[in-house]
Amino acid sequence: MLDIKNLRENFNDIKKMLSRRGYNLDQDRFESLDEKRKILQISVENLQADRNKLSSEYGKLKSSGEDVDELKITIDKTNSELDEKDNELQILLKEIQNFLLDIPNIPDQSVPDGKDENDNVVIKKCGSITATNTLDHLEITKDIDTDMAAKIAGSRFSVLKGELPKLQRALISFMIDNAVKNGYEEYYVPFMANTDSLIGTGQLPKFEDDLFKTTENLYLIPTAEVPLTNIFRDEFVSEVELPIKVTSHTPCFRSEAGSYGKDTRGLIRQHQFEKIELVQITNPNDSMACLENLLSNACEILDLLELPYQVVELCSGDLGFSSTKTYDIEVWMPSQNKYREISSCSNFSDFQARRSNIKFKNKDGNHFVHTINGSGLAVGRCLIALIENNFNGSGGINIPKPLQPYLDTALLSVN
RNA sequence: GGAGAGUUGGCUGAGUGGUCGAAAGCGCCUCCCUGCUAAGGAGGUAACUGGGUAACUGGUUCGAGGGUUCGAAUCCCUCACUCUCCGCCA
Repeated sequence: MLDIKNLRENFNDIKKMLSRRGYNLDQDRFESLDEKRKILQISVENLQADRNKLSSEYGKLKSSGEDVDELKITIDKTNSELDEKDNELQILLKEIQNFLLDIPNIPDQSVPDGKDENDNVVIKKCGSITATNTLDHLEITKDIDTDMAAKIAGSRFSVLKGELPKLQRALISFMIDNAVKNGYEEYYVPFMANTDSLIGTGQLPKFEDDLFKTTENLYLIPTAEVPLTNIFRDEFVSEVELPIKVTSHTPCFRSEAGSYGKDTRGLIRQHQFEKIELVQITNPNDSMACLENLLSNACEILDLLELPYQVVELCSGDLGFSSTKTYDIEVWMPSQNKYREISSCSNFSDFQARRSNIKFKNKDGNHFVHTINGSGLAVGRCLIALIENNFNGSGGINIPKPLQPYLDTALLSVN
């Protein structure tokens, strides 16, 4: 959510910056809403002040035994006028709130101009593509069983069998251990979240269709970003402790409502997948440096696993709703002969902090923190990348050195 | 699932119809004293928000939402959450 004061004062600048990401900020609507608000609010608050004064007068008269009938008539008149105006104001405020909740974050100045993913900029390529294999993960191993999953739950799920559940656990432990080594505190968190939490991180109200909702009015989390960030909702954090770094491994649940027919084969796009999330709560002064730090923490995993990848900076038109700057990390998928997203690292500036009310105090006053997060990494996609890049051509997956202690082997057999 | 107790500022905690945005303590900030340290003294310190160039000044908020009342932290109703006991359970 943007700062309404900032919006009043710098409307044209903000409108221009938002147009970079293809968002049209409706000036007439905002100005007419805000103008009406100002007039109504002044009259409501004046009436409230009147009522407060009259009521205390009433109390004094009453306690000294004087006649209050005449005053009562004035009070009743004031109150009924107040009721009417206040109702109007509440409706108007709700409209303004909805208007604000709908506005995406402002792209950082450093973000390159562009319309869609074709204008994203590759800023780094790491590792060398050595795989000669062109089989995809379902062809390499029958241990990823989508038929079995379909019987249990339907499409876009999978069952892992054989050595693969263990390989997945190894990846999870490896990633968490690495995050902890880099100063992140590990949390185990709820896999469901309430409405306030999801508004806080920006999934609601706009993207409800992407979420699974339970009958208890809870949502399955689409990412651990939601619980991890909401740990701090409505809290003052201590300035000296910034940046606060937290991590968690969770399953993630996404309805994938908008992607029918897309990536239907294999593990790429599932309703449920495992992910390690990295979150930093930072001082606004150094949030960009923290983003670089978090990005390097995520890249380190792929470096250690010796998987080839590239880092892409998203252009203004491809930025997510809440983000001011985003790097995607894309890992090489031999079967698709291209790089596929395995992590998205974003600086949300004060956008989420404002929605979730996360602040710190210092002698200049109270300030919203900046929030940064990214996957470190998406485990399912990492599993595929490992299988496809490290397939030895005859039922074996070569296990990179740092992962070997978790599996007690350098070569994992698959069926 | 049943019974009871609770939810107040950054934190602990008092407050049962107007003088309460709220005692006290802790924390924090400024200053003083002590040559350092420890301790002590004085003052300040809730959040959000409107109007105003400003000085300043108004409003809202005591878990959430309704209600009673001229007036609600305080009384009533509904809901959420926390704690205790019972039941059930991995």
